Amino acid sequence: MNHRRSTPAPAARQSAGKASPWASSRERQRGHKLKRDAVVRAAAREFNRKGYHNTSLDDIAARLEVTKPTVYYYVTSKEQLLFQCFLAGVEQIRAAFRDTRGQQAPARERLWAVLRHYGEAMASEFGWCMARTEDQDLSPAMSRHIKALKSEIDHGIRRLIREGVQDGSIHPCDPKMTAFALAGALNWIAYWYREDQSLTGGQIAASFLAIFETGLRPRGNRGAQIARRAPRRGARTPARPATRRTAPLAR
Amino acid sequence: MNHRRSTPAPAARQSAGKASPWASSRERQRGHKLKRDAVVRAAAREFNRKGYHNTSLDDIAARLEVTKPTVYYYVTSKEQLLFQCFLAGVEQIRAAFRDTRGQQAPARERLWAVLRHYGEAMASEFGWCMARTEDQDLSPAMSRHIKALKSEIDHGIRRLIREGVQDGSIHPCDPKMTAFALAGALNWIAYWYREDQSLTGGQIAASFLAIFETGLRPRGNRGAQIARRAPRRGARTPARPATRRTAPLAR
DNA sequence: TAGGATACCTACCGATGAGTATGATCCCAA
DNA sequence: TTGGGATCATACTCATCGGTAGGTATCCTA
Repeated sequence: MNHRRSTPAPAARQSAGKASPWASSRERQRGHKLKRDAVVRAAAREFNRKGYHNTSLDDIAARLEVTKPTVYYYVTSKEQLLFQCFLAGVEQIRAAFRDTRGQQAPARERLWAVLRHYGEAMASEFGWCMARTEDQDLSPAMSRHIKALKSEIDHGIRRLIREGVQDGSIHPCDPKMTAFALAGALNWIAYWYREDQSLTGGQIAASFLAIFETGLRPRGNRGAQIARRAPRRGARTPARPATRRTAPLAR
Repeated sequence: MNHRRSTPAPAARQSAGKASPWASSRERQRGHKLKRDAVVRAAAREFNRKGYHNTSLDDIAARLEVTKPTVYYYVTSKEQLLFQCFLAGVEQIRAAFRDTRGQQAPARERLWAVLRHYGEAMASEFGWCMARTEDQDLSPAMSRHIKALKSEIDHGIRRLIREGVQDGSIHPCDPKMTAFALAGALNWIAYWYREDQSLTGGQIAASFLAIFETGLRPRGNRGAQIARRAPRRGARTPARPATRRTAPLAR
């Protein structure tokens, strides 16, 4: 049980050139934050694998080769750990929104850019925590906090949809229902995606968005539009389905 | 704590005319099944409200105004209770598949019919159990069983998509990814739908399917196609969004 | 080199909740 | 009326797990 010195000082001795006073203190802080992040990431991976309730803090600690009190040294509660995982994922999506702000492209393209990052976030190790966290597991205060963040993203999507309908880049539709459908499809990635998958989150998102863009009813006469289904960002068309046995309803 | 005789004999004395031998025995059986179903439904509702892990069997028992051993009299374990809820929901979807078998309509219409029932099932009290059950909560055997059922549904959807592409009623697409997108959007209903909602599950499903059918990229010249978004089965167009504050990421 | 902060451990507590042992009560059939 | 099955309650067991108490080793600063 003595893993004591197996992880002596993970990755801290790099900026050793600056020998100012408090340097070591700052380095210590850096090390602290690094370790804390490692705790959060380990938790996210365990939650992802086994679910929140089936993951004990002993599990997380074991994964890091430390003991439970060590985890508590970096985090105040299991709930807060879940919250941190949630935040880490949501931050990727919020960043995507910030990126598009100020762009001049049609709203549909801006929306697509956001949703591609959205899909990537869902396929990341934090996807589970974002999509599958039950707010019944959380204290009322934290539940409110998370709901607010979710609502912010939701309304960001709806706004882009409305703008798209106005600028003509999106077919007239109900923004709320459309946002639900888009987010639902993308959130579901967190249910079936695992890292050994052959497609990246971005590729999956691009594939989904192509479906949403074209629709399933056959388009008029020019069949060449099928080619449009290929994603933009250099991701090759995922026409070749992965071999893994997954079902939409399955994890 | 003594609710003993508050539910004396729920709903059994109906076929009292037939005084055959074993009649009371059969009636007893009927009563047993009725009570058992009531237990399953109560469990589904509690799981739906608070999640599987936050629902104790004492909660379910209290809801039925009985005690825990009574629940165990009708069910062998909590896991089995969850499984029964899952089955009840899935059965609705399988019935939808059976209904379409033998129909002559284009595959897209058959698919749409199935998915409308799918959406209804997701909005039902069993939606949570179908969509949100983590198979890590289940024993390996039961997990396999559930996965098989999910896979059956998944492949049914994929097959209809393939048929649609072949008969020309569906725009060429990757069946696997399309099935994921469709199922994801519909499964997500179980996350945000509550019974007090102004829309029925069928209406929501119809609204989603309209989006999937038309696509978000503007269609050619005739703008009248917007009217097509209205669902078929007498459900009025859900253009008026419900007032509830829900976010796609939120429950 | 003392003193304090940092980082981590061993060993525990307390609550929760799944599942059960045991027995009481009621109804039906012989 | 008597026995047996069906139904349900009281009162437990037992394992798990979140969280803590209290102590120890290490390193930095003064």
